[in-house]
Amino acid sequence: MCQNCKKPYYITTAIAYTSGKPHIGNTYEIVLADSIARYKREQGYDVFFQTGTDEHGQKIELKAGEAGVTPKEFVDNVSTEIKKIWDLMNTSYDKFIRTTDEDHEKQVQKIFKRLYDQGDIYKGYYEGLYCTPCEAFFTESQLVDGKCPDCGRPVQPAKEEAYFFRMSKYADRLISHINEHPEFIQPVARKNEMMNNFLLPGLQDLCVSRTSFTWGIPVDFEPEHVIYVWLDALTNYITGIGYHCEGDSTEQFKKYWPADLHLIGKDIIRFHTIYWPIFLMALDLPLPKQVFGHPWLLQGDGKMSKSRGNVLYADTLAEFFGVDAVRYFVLHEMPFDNDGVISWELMVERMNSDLANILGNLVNRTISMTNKYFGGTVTDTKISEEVDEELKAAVLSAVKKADEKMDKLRVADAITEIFNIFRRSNKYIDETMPWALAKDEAKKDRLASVLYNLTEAITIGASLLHSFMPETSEKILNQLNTSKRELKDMEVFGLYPSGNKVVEKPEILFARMDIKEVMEKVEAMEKSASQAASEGEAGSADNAAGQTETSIDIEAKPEITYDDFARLQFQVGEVLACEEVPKSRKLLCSQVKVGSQVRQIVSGIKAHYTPEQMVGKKVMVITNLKPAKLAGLVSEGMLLCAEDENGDLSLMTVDRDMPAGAEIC
RNA sequence: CGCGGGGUGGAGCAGUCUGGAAGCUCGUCGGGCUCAUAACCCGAAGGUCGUAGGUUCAAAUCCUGCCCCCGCAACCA
Repeated sequence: MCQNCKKPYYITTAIAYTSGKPHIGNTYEIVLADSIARYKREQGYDVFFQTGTDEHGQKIELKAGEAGVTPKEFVDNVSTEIKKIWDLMNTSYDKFIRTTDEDHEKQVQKIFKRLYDQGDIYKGYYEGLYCTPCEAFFTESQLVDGKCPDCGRPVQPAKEEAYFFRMSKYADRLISHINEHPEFIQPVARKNEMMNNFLLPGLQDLCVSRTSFTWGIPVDFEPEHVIYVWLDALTNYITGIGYHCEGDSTEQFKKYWPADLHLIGKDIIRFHTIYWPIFLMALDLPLPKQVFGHPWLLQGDGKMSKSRGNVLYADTLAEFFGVDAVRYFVLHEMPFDNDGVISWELMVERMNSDLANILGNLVNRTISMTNKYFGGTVTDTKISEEVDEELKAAVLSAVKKADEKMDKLRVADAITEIFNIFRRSNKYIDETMPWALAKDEAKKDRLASVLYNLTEAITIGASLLHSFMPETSEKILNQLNTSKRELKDMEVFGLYPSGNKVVEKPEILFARMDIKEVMEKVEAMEKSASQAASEGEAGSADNAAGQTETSIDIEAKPEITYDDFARLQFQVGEVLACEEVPKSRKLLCSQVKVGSQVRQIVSGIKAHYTPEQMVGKKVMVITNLKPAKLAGLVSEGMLLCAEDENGDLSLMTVDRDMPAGAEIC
């Protein structure tokens, strides 16, 4: 098909926020998008696949400050790292946009100006109660006793200038669009959520500028204002392909907009199905055809979090299993609309049973037999039997089913269909028993046909696999000495060229792994990582020689002076009474004797201590902490605890008996 | 009554919108085979589909109450 008659297909991922290295969950999105993009190309679409990084905002400004670099230097680093991982994962994006790209920034400013000029954006005020020392606004309901919930000081009514987008103006149009296009929000369950929670109750105007930080795109006609996140981030989908706000957009834009698919995490569906369409309406542009909010990839043993140091990264996993195995895993383990789970154990299981046993071994045994019986030559002697038809039917129907699944974006199911080809092929080997045929010279032609059918089935399966596991697909096809079968040529069985020769020695595609060995390596790796992290810190590391005491490292805080320390007052407190705070999940309320007074202290330790266990304990209390209100109860101080990487707590108590009120210094 | 997700054989999940014989992968047990990466193929055991009611000829699926788990949020001082 000529390039110009191909139908365009524009797919995007969300742009990744450059506050840190992306974990395996972030990586899932780009791999998912990549497999869809690749499949659409197979189907003959002229695909444009865009991804990139979202690089503005206060959080980045702060992180850069902590790291002692400029925000730009910071995001340059992180963006490069993200791109490296996307490349490592062999993703075939056509454009990697950065919100710090000059042309993006320029267009965002123009868009802002235009929306302002046409009255969609107006200047208003953030109104609320302001706590000057905390530099923060609060609503009436957030206040504690009419005072600042953060510091307890009085607040004053105040307002701050900000620009707002008039969302309400377009709400009705959006509601009818969503109703008329049931496929717009995927999965459908999300549609009702958006309707009932946001659209139908009435849309709030959206604040689209900030003055509290500077790392962002300035409003060109009032540079103290920085354009706030969504107007900046979402517009990447149009600026990346050459949208020009005033006048002529590029040919590319005209060709690819509206996007066919925005692939995003389920957490940002709201922004993509409400604010983004409304921005587009205001710009008089057509809306994207579909927004798909994919589920999350969670880690098996609890939540993935950086502070716990148990985050899985794509590059680490790829080192262990290889890129394609990781791609297979994230794609296959994600059901359509439920969160998926990842763990080392599950990875190893999939690796062994699906990749090594079913696929790798099938290729291996087929090639081995071809060499053993026919010196590597595959010949279609067309001696067919009943079972052959079953194999062919299974293969051809899998092709069709996989295609149907892909149309519905059910990538995991499509992969399952492809693997059914390999499963069926293994079964076919048992049914035909080539080794038995080989013993009978008269059945040599039948044997040739059996191996031909296997080779053909694998060729089709491997070709289909290309969108999901590109390298593996190529490796298999190379070993079979053939090239990728086009999707349109998969309606018939038997196109593998008869007389072709496969490689002499099959290469192992996926080696089986031993879960114990893997876990040992993982532990060793984690240990060396934490050692590397603690290097440079004053070390009384191994005091008890040879003891493998487990230890954890936490992020170091800046050095303080003795005077800083001396401002804190710690005392021994005796818990006289303790009860659970009703309706709270985590809180216990203790009456603690400190010297001659009894203080009420509320602590988030319900999960770790029962009230009975608390009573009678002599604990370490910080006593000059400003009182605060928790769940409606005043807390006058804080009980100090040690916390491990699992979030388990242990109260600090005194080693020898000390009277309540004794100073800890 | 904060918001949301979930509870289906030992493990991980599909099926729930659009009621109609409880399915997949792994594991376990038994068998087969020997071309292959101790792999592959066949068979079996194992589930009152969280629980109590309701609607229906028929409920994992629709309705109601309750219990438990997990995110987020609040209250991790």
